[in-house]
Amino acid sequence: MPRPREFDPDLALERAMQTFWSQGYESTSLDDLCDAMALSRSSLYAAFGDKRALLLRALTRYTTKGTARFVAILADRPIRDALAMLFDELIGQILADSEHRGCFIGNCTAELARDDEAMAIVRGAMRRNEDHFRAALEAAQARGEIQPGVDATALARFLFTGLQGFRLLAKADPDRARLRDVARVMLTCLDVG
Amino acid sequence: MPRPREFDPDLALERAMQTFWSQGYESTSLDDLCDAMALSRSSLYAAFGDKRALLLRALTRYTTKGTARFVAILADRPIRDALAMLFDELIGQILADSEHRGCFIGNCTAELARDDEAMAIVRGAMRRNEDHFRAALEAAQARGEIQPGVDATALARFLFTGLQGFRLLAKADPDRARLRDVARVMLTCLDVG
DNA sequence: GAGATTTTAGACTATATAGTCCATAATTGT
DNA sequence: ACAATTATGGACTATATAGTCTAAAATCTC
Repeated sequence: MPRPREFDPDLALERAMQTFWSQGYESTSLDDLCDAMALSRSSLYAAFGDKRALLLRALTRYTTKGTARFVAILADRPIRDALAMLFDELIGQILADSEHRGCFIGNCTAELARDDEAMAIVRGAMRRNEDHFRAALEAAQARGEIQPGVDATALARFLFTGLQGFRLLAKADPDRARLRDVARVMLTCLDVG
Repeated sequence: MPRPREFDPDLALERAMQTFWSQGYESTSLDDLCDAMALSRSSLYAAFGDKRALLLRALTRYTTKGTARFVAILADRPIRDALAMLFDELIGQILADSEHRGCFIGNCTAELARDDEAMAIVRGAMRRNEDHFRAALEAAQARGEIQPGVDATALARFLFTGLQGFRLLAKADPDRARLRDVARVMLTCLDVG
């Protein structure tokens, strides 16, 4: 019956996300979005609502994919290897990103703290990631990789917080030596009884 | 000879800083600034240049005052007491701030990463603060509060990074229990040989 | 008190921006 | 093939915004 869509909504959303991630919310105009998504205004509004709705969907997409990558790295690996891998991968991405985009979640937190819906998505993602850390730490504890007395919840909160700080600092000053120092110290924190 | 200024430039700058801190750069209009600073456009432009120049001065002001507070807390105190005090003060401020403004430096990093001048100010502040941490850690090491083998530079980088993560997370989710967990684990990291 | 000089108030301009709308194109079912 | 239906292009609108400019106000020196 209807005329079919000429574009792939998922690809368009991915491109919108990349644009918001690079430029921030306020600094991204609808023209920027139409260009990046290769869409006319009509198609954009019909498919995604307005600019803010598009941002919320982009943010959700980012958190979903980020958490999935998180889970993949943490699974089936000694916790120290997993964390080392996480930091190595991150450092690689950070140094390769000439745009210094940082973490989209962190960027949204800084820019959109007064947007309750956006922050609800951010908080949800943070809590999920923290939970994955906690689960991984508890599993490691059960395997004897971490001392039994350690408070896995507190350690998970600490690790996730450190990770976000890591990405924020890297955005301002992507210096390999500094990043490696921070990653190294964070890893040693697993040894704290 | 001239007609004297009717306003206090320092107070006006402070108010501009508070406004940028609350709302971010792009979301702050010149009308917002004129209102907050109780200044007409002419006076604002004559005294501070344009909006961006005003932001750079506000950012400089924030970093200067922040670093001074930092130094005051770190001076003449056992390092563990100093860090505990730092976190306690921060948690108090965070929980009292209904606007969730977070750290202005972090906000600027997230929103203005593509502004080289702004980032130069941010990087300078970060490095200075990191240096103060390092100096305090080395002094503590000399006093025997920290084991001699510890790499003070790496630990300082880690602490400052953690602190920024702390403030970013708190902005998104100012939960007392989480903040206390993170602070506690960070403090125990001083014990890592 | 008059002239010189700077500040101030606020009107004004040019532009950018989010969002709307309508005419046309493309497709499917009958 | 034609009607029905949805997608698309892009013009259009209303508004907000950064920055400029002019005239009046306030002060100091002489």
